[in-house]
Amino acid sequence: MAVTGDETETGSAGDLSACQLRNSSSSLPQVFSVTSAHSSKKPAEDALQKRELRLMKNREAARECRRKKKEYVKCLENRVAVLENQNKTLIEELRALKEIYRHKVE
DNA sequence: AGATGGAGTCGTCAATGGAC
DNA sequence: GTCCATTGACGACTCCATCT
Repeated sequence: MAVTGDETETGSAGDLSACQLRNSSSSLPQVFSVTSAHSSKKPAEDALQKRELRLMKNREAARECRRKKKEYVKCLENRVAVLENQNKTLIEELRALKEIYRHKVE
């Protein structure tokens, strides 16, 4: 599993912004060198190539978008787990303190 | 073995916002 | 205004589990 370095939880209680999506520049394969400026192609061909380039970029962008979304969700899930643990711990601590207090009062 | 439904993934389109 | 990146929505497809 290749995690992208910015893994999530350190166990501290940060805020949810820890799970904000990060920008990471996507790397498109440089298949299409942007040449249409001075190309000697027919307009139709040129338009077709532009469309293909657009589709390719968008395909890549969609992949990246989904990857980031997954990462975000995973991060939120980690956060939930951490907070649930903290909650359990605090409840237990409270219970113990109540018990101590009860013994003192009696 | 085939039918069926749910979940996940992918490519595409269209809307939107920000940069220039 | 235009260009470009981002992302929600949609349809097509695949995989897997369950049912008959």
